[in-house]
Amino acid sequence: MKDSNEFLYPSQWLSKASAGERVACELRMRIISGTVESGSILSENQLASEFSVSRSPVRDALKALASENLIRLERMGARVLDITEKEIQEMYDVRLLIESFVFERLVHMETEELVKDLSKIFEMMKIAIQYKDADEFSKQDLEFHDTIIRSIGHSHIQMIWNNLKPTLESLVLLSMRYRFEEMYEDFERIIENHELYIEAIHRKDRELMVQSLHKNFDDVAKGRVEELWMAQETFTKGVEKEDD
Amino acid sequence: MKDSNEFLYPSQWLSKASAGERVACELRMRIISGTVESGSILSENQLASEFSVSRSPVRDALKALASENLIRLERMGARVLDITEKEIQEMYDVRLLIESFVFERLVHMETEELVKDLSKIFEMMKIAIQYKDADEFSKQDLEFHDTIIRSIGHSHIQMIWNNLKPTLESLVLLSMRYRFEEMYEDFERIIENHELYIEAIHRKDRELMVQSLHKNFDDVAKGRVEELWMAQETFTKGVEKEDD
DNA sequence: CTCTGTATACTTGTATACAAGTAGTGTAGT
DNA sequence: ACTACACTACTTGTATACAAGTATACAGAG
Repeated sequence: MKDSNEFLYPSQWLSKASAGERVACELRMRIISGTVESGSILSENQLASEFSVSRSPVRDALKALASENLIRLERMGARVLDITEKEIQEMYDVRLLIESFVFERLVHMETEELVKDLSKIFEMMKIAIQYKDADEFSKQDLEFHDTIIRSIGHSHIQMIWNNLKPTLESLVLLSMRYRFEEMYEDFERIIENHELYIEAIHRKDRELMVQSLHKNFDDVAKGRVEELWMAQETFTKGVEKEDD
Repeated sequence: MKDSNEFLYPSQWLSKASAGERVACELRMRIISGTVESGSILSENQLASEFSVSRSPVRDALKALASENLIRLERMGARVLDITEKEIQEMYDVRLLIESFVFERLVHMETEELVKDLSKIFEMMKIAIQYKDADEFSKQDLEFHDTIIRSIGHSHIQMIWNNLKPTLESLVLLSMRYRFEEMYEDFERIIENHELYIEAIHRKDRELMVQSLHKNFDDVAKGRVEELWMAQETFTKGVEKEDD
C-alpha cells in the first residue's frame, strides 16, 4: 500500500496540466526536497523514460526549471543546483522587494474588495488547518499572496512573482507537510499573522504591513531551512496521507 | 539592394544562437517596434513558415516571449500584447527596484574591480558613438548594467534582470538607432550620465547613484515612448546602415 | 428566419526521427 | 608507458508525424 503514490506533487492539482507541466512540477518538488540531489546531472532521455513521456515535454520542463534557477542547462545534461540558505535568503529578498512595492501601491488604492477576497481565503485556510490538509493549506497560502500582488495590476511585478511562485509553492508544500506532522502548534501563529496582514491592508497601516510581512516570511522558510532539509523522509512519507 | 536584410535584430549577434533564439530575438524586435501590431494573432505554423524553420524552435520562442509578457498564449494562437506607456513605466519601476537593491549592496562591498570593468565598457561606448554604431553602443550599454547587477552575486535579482533584459535590449536598440539618426547630440548627455554612474559607485555615494540612475532611465525610454513609436520607419530603415 | 448539428480546417501537445556535435573508451603505434 | 586516433555512446537542436481538441461556416430542420 506504500506504493500508491510515488509523486511528491499533489496529483489533483495537475488534472488540467500538460505532460510538460507535470514533469516540471514533480521534478521541482524532487529537487527542492532533495530527493534528487544537487550536483547530479539530468538528461532529457533519462527523464523522458522515467516519466514515461517523450523528450518534448521534458524539454519544456527543463527550460522552466532553468528559468527558476533550479537547474543549469549545460552542454551535456542539466545540472541540479543546490538550494542553500543563501538561495532561501535571496527569495526572501525578492519577496520583500515585491510585497513592499505592492504595499506602497495599496496604500493609495481602494482595498475593500481585496480585503474581502483575502478574508475568504483566510477562512479557507482555517478550514484546511482543521482538516489537517497541508496541501490545501499551501494552495490557499499561495493564493493569498497571489491575490494581494494581483490586486495592484502591475504586470511586471506580476511577472517576477509568477517566476518565483513555483519554487515557493514547492517550499511551502514541503514546509507545511512537515509542520502538520511535527509542529502543528505553528499554525495558530501562522493564522494570526495572516489576520494581521489583512488588518494591515484594511487599515492601510504601513508599519503593521511590514511587521506582518516579516513575520509571514519567517514562517515559510527563514531560519527553518535546516530542519526542512533534515526532514526529507517526512516529506516523502507525507504524501500518502492527503487522500482522505 | 534594399532587401539585403529584412531583419531588425543584428544578425551578427546571433552567430552562435539556435533557431529558436533567432526567432525569439527577431520576433521580439518586431513586436516592440510595432512592426507586428498589438492584438494580432501569431500561429506556430505561420511563424514556422515565415522564418523557414519547424514548429519546435517557434514554440521555444513563443514560450520565451510569453514569459516576457510580450505575447499571451491562448487556446488558439498567441496574441501580441501592446506596449503602452504603462508597460514602459512598469519596466522603469522594476529597473529602479533592482538597481536600488543592487546599489544598497554595493555600498557595503569592494567595488574597485567593478569600477575598472565599467570604465572599460564606458570607453567602448564612447568608441561606438564615434563610429556611429548604434547596435554596438546598445550592446555595451546593456553590458554596463549587466555588469553592475552581476557584481553583487545575487542569483534571484539576476533572474529578474535576465527576464527583463531581452525586452530592454530591443527597446534600447530601437531607441539608439533612432537617436543616432535624429538626436545625435543626446549622446553627450548619455555619456555624461554613465560617467556619473561610475563615479557614484566608486565613491559609494548613494545620492549620486540614485540621481544618475534616474537620469539614465530617462535616457532609455521614459517620456520618449511616443516619438519612439512614431519613428518606426526609422527603425526599419536603420538596419541596413550598420554593416560597414 | 433561427437554431442545431456537422464537416472542415485550423489549432496545440506529444511522439518520433534525424543530423550534427561531444565526451569517453579503447586500441594501435611508438 | 604514453600518445594519437578513431570509434562508440551519448548529447542537443530541429524536423516531421500524429492525436485530440476547438472555432468557423454551412446546411438542413423547425
